[in-house]
Amino acid sequence: MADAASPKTDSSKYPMPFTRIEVVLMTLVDGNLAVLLARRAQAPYAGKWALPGGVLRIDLDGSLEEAAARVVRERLATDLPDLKQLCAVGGPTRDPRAPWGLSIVYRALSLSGSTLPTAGKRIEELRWAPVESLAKGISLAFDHNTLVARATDAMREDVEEHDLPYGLLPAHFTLTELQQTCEAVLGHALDKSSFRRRLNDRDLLEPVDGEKRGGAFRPAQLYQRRARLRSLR
Amino acid sequence: MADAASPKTDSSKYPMPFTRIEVVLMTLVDGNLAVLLARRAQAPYAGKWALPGGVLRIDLDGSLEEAAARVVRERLATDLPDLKQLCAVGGPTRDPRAPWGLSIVYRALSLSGSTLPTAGKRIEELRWAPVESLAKGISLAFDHNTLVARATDAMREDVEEHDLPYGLLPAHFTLTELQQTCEAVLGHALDKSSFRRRLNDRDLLEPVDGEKRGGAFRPAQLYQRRARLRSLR
DNA sequence: ATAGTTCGTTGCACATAACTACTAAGACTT
DNA sequence: AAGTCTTAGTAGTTATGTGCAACGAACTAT
Repeated sequence: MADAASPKTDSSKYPMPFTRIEVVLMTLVDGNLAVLLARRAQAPYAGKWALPGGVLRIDLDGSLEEAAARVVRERLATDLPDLKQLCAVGGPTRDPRAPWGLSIVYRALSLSGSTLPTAGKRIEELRWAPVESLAKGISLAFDHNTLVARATDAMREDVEEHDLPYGLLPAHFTLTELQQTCEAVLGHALDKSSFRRRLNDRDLLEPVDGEKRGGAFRPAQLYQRRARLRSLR
Repeated sequence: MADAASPKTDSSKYPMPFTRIEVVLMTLVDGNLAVLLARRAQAPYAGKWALPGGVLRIDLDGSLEEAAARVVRERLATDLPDLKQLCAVGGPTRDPRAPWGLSIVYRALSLSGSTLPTAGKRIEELRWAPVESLAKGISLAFDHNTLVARATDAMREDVEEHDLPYGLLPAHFTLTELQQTCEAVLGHALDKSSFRRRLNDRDLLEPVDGEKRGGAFRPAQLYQRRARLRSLR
């Protein structure tokens, strides 16, 4: 801090940016990482696909996380865990509706194979788009292609660092399901024994005792994430 | 996106947050990672130490990065490279001067052992504080203790991922200097041969040919960072 | 029973890292 | 000029982690 010249008029002295929340909601569709897109009804970029988002409401939101949760709820009529802040972007040409646009971007995860979220208020049409199709080809409104790319990268880095995408899975899952999910996120295959060894060594999971599951053939042990001890801070 | 109900009055329809930039400027002081603090002259938190920062000026700043660069320039009378966005934090109780405060936090690096930056406009007093002393003990204004902790963590993660803190070093440096810098950031010793092998394997550096340097005893080869090929995106 | 499929584990070759020890090069002392 | 002090830089050895392949276990279907 350190600005102190002006008494208490600071908040009204300067015009403030038009501040929004954007959400990169990811899931797996047929084993491919996909993001949720919403079709824009109005200008700018009318008719184009874009990330769902909404204006920051300082009268409603107690924090940025709450704002993101509210946007998801209003737009998609769902509650989603695993919200994670990705980045903030801003500039004078970001949004034609205002002289200076600022967006705080969040990433969220949705259970793989879940149905399309209900279109909430002010949503025209929703659609899952594989991130691959966005990387090369389909162009989104604003800089949303870049944001999706950043979200995808962040997601992969997380998985590589054993910050597993539990949000894509039900609370209880088999190791094979977990592995397939990670493979889908990363975009390449993983070795079974190495994968399991890593999980074991790091105590990331704990078995859900007694329970098993299997449509056919040998049933698999179910696991759940172990409460991660981030310990001190 | 997807809000479209209102024509073009969006930017004036909702009150916007009081948006600031905060800077966690880090350097090494006597081999310890330290952050720059500025003493607050006015309320809130008058007399307390806090991170330097400033209001986002939508009339001056072409982007958040530019805003951070401007804040550093104005407050500290220096230009600094290696600006990196850390996170955004916001909420109604963040800043008593406004109903809702939003801060975009940047991390910057300053050459180790450099003198205290000149106090720029509206700065009372500056001081380097070892991050260790902040982790347990000294309490800063706002949530700045948390921000420093996050910056420190991010810094350590970067170094572990071989994203080396070049900003703390001059353009040309010896491998020993680099290693000592990394050790100071991480807070523990590193093995010399492993460290060098890693650097070599990853082609992170290139020797500055001919040049060497040494106050006494055997001179060491100087190196500089090799332009990192982030290639496609 | 037997075949078929998935689960889960083990053994081993290989790569990568940490740890120890060594040689090399210059400065200073005598 | 020789010795030694200190730091630079390199091996070589041991531990650890990963990738690959194979195997027995568990269950279904026929």
